[in-house]
Amino acid sequence: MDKKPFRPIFCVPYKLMRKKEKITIHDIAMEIGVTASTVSRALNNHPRISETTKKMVLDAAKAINYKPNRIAAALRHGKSKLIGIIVPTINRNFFSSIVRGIEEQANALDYKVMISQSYDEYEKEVATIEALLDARVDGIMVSLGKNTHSFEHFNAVLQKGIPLVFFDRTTDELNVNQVTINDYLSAYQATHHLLEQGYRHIAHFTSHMKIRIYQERLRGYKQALLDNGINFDPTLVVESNMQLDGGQKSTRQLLDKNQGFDAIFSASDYAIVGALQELKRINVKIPQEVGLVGFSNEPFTAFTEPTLSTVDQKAVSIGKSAATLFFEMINTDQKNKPTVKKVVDANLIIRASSQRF
Amino acid sequence: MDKKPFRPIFCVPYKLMRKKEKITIHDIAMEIGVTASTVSRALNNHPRISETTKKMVLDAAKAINYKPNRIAAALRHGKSKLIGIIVPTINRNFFSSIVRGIEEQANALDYKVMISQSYDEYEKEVATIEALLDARVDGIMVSLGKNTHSFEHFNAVLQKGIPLVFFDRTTDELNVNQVTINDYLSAYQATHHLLEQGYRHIAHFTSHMKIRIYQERLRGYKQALLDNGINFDPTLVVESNMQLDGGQKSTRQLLDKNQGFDAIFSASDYAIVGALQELKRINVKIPQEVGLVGFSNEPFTAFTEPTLSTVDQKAVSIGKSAATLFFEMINTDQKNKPTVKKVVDANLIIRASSQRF
DNA sequence: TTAGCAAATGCAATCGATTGCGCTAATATA
DNA sequence: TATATTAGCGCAATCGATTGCATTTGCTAA
Repeated sequence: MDKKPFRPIFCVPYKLMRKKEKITIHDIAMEIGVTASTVSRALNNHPRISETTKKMVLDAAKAINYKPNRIAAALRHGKSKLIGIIVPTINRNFFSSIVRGIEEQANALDYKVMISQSYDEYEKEVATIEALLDARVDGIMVSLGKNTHSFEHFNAVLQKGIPLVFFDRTTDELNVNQVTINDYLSAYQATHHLLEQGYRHIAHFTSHMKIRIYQERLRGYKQALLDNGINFDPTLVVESNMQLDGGQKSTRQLLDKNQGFDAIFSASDYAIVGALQELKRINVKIPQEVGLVGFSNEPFTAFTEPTLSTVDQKAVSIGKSAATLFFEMINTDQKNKPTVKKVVDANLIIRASSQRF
Repeated sequence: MDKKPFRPIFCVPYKLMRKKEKITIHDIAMEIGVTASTVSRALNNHPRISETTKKMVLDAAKAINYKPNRIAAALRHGKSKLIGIIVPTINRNFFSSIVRGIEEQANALDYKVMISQSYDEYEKEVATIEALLDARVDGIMVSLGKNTHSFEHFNAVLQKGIPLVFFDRTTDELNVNQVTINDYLSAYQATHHLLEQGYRHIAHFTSHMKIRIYQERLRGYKQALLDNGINFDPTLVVESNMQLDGGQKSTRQLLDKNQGFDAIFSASDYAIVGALQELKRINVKIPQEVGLVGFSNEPFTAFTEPTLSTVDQKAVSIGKSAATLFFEMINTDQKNKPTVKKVVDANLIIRASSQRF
């Protein structure tokens, strides 16, 4: 018969005894001869546990490589320490930078982040809200999709008392805490800049008027015209999907209608690139004949020929503000609190596409 | 004394009795007069529960708006139904498309996805792995960061038997299932294309040789030269960070060294844009004097002047393949299974920057 | 010496879902 | 008719951490 391997009788270090089963507070408890309650309290730095015991627990925990099971904790006190983020698409410098800002704050507070994309589809947004609720997130941060014109799906969130924060793409139809940039001011400055450069017939590319940012950008554009004694011409405002092809279409539309225009201020960088392409195609000189300003400071705006003026939205700031606001909600009773609307200032970045002088 | 509020004795519909506390299987059980066990089994379609009961349970669940608590379930069977994804940065069309591919498959199987960015920082990657383990994800999918030259942090994952899949940016130092594109072939085709267009002194922009994709792209480039009777010239290979500035620097480097070159095949779109800018700055004609081909088909490559040839990596395919591979691992015993390495073919997209004829 | 008190820890229930085992009643087989 | 079998469901333990309340121990004050 096989000889059994030598097995010492005396106490074997715990670490060596176990194979690789999961290690719980009970193991720590057994190790140092207390109960799981004490271990739990020690790990949570409960005042009624002696310093001696705490040290023993901490040492033992480290020794046997204990990792808390946050699922068990989540079940117990009903908090998952997860927060859900919904953005139209993460494939945008602006949004991914916001997410980064949020992530950093969240991780510092021991929260994990679940990122979801709505792809600007209403149905996907609804489904995602449901999925996040399903995953029992402790709170949700959203930038609305372009096609979201109904907001009932947020009622479930509100009713459950789950903290909800909107950032950038928000709505006034819902009374929700939010962080946005000063779209009005940025648009005003962009338009004002074009006027300063001597452009007089400035077109504006915009999107769905249901979305606050587009309303605001239009408002800033109009006000800048007004303040400079220029008549607002509604035929110079073109609505599109704000993608590359949308910008191309809008430009052709302006050209076809023989609308005299010498500049375009677009509420999106993608659309302004579309405009740039169309105009170059027919040999319009940028910025001599037509000036262009976009919005978002997407990286590619520095790659085009000529480089594009745009508005930098300070995404990381927005992310941080939104996260700060969010964690205030998490940590304090939200009843009877007024809705908070933070506004972050943006930066106009002047590049070649709008500089005649 | 206060009069107690009127409380009817007769049966009140459950829905109206409760306020808004959480609804559990016990509530369903009480509603239809069975135990929680039965409800649980009914909901999970257990064969030993009669169809009648199942229907009653399902109806009651719907009626009182029951939502399963996946945290409790997770605790019970030790599976969180969460999968972690780590990418260098989500702010890239390629990666966000991959993520989309993964997400779609995951959601279909009732898994949630946690996306994290390593920002190409080794420390952040290590921390993220730990965070995901901490969150008790059921599996992890990773595209390695550029600065990751040590892989011990994956051992914890492997040892716990948690499914791990690498995609795109992988390594051979670890025996892990992976999905990549055919970098070798793509590079070969790109170089071959440049040769066909009559370019003879083709430079190559690359990055850390520790990363498999860069090795492979270099290999493809070399082989194409060889097969066409061109001598490989190591001084034409420049290593950089593969960002815009890296591409600029590499280009200046080639120019300064007075290296005669008439084309560049870059392993990154960002770097090729940098090259484009530098060359245009000194009035080099593209593609007449120098031909350019990038890699990744980032959207902006279609926006530049001239538009850039590049390699489309079919990100969604990669995402889907990776997810498929991953869920095979989740669902089957991985012991004694050989390592799987899937390779997806890519597409060379020929645009203006490399077309002389 | 003893009630009184505080500090330190243990006991046991709890969070919600799952599941092995056991029980009952009905149907089948001998 | 008596025993097997099976369908259908309940009981109670379990996952790991937390926490209100009870208990123990040591010490102080009366």
